[in-house]
Amino acid sequence: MSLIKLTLPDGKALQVEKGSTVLQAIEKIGTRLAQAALSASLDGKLVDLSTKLEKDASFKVHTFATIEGKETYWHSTSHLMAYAIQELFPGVKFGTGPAIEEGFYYDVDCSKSFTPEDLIKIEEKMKELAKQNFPVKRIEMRRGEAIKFFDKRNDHYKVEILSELDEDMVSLYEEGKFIDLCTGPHVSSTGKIVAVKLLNISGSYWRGDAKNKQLQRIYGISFPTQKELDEYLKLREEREQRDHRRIGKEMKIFTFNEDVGMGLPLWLPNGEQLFHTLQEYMRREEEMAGYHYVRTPVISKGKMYERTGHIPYYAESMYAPIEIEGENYYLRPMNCPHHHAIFSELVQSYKQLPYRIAEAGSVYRYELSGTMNGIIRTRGFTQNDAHTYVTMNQVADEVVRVLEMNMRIYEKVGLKNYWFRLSLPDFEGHPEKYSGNVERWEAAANELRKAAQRIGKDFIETKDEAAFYGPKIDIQSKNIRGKEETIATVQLDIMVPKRVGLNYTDENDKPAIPVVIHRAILGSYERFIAFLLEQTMGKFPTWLSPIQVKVLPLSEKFREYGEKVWMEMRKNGIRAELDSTDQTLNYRIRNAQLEKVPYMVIVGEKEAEAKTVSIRTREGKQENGMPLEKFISDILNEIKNKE
RNA sequence: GCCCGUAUAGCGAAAUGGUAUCGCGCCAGUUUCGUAAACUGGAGAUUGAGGGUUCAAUUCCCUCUACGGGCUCCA
Repeated sequence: MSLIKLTLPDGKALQVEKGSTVLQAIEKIGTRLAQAALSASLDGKLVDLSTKLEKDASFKVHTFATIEGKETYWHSTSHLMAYAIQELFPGVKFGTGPAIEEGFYYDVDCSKSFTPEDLIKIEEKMKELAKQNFPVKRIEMRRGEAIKFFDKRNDHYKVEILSELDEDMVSLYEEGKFIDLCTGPHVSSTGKIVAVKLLNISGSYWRGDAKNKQLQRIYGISFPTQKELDEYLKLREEREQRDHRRIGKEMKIFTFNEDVGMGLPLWLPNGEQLFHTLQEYMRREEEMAGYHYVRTPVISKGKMYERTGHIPYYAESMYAPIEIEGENYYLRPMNCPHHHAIFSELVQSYKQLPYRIAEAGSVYRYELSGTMNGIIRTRGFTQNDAHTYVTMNQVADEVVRVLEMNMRIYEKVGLKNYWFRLSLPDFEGHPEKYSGNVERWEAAANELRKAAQRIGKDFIETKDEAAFYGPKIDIQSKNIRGKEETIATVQLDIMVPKRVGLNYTDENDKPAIPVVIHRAILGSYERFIAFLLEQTMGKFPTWLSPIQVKVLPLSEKFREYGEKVWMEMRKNGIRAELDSTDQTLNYRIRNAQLEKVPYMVIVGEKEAEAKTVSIRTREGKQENGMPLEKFISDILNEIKNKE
């Protein structure tokens, strides 16, 4: 067994056996330091003992490159940044400054608005302070003392945090002339922080509440070496390449126009082709699963939304009503009430349940201007919507069917990065957001949990994310900047059916109220296409590609044969285009490649004579001299099977 | 909605208190090509909209609109 020598923040050396457990390490460190859950250094590399404490996993030495070290390192960097800001802008007050998934931020209350130039100044100051290599010291004191301490400094944000804590003892961290309230842990000295980049400034409300003062949030990231920082910045740039707005523009999928208005996308021919193909595909899948497609208007009377209970919750985010003949009409923000009306018209008996109504329904929501994001968040969009009317006993089965459909369809279209989230209410924190009684909500949540467990895929549970009328299972993903977004949702509605008077006759000849499952496999077509663009870089499977084949005659001489090949494919329903422009073959291949066309068909002398085609795929594979009929039947097969 | 920032030809960028440069694309001519950019020439801009300061504004200031990064929100 080899021994590892660690240097603790207080300067003492510690020797542990490689592979020894955390408990053994703690014994050596001593309780006082163990409580502090400190990081240590090994040959100058950062080692974090803290996150291993809880799990009692095998004690392993890891550098910052492993996940365990990051949080501490970034958190310490945020302290260093606060120190630099304090030096440059005396009198500033600090909110909170945690490590986040990528980097850190600190919320700062400062009368001056920070500019990008200020960030550079702060960065420089940070480097200077890091070089001075101040030890980072932990100070423990009674909560009352700490309140007095921060009160004297007019640090009212810290006082506010402290006065809400339950603990008797609290800890402060000191480095140079900077002291902050913090549970730690931290790196042992400021010199550990080497490469820092402050990324951006934004506003953020104190304690995340729009009623409170808005502070300035500065985001940044740091690494133990410049090389790692450079690599990270490069990665960020690469991610920008995947931005759906960028790909959507390059591939001519959608655009926005100032005169049309914010959040109202215009679908270009390629985009409409994609949209339409997806919609047709979904309709086929849903009809196979027993859904009935309907068509309903995008506008209806305000009365409808009063009855459903949406008005008190969402009036502000609905487009203002249009008054006609003394009646207020709203652009619809959702399709549910229309579908409920159809249910009432068609369903009387429990024997008809589950009854499934589907529609590619256009809805309009007056979302806050600052929340718009390409086609991920728009004001007008088309939901891949359906409502299933079931008895409480049928809920779990039906939800399982829906989730299975989700997974199958995502597989087909090539969407891979997603996970399930069971979204529950928070009756303690925000009871006003949810209607109905707790027991009923719990019963509903149990049904959803049962269904999610039956699927066998991991899911997480989150409080305070439910709809006002019931719990739901959301399908979550991340956009290119790492921000979590909801792709799709399966919602259990335990309130509205009763409110709007939905009923059927049960097996005992008694009136009964159905439960409604609101589900949208693709969520909205707009958002879904955005995620597809980001996750596939626009390289859609052939059946989805707006242009499936580009025919490229080698030169003018073979144009005629090229046209024949092209027409033959169009006749067979293949979305083929002919590019016989006066350009070199290389040039036209490059163009087709940039357009992400799955197949290029090259025809020259050999092909024209033998009635064959030469194929180049998007991935660069070549196959020469394939009979035209074979290529057509192969591609049709591929499209049919959606491989 | 709030905080910060951005807006120059179809697209991506450059420059300047004295009306704008480059690349791609577009058009014309030459070239007729075997798997990711042939060559030459040309046209194209009331510098997002409105107002103000100034002899003079694309540049400085204000308002609006749209876009970007966050916060809040997301039925």
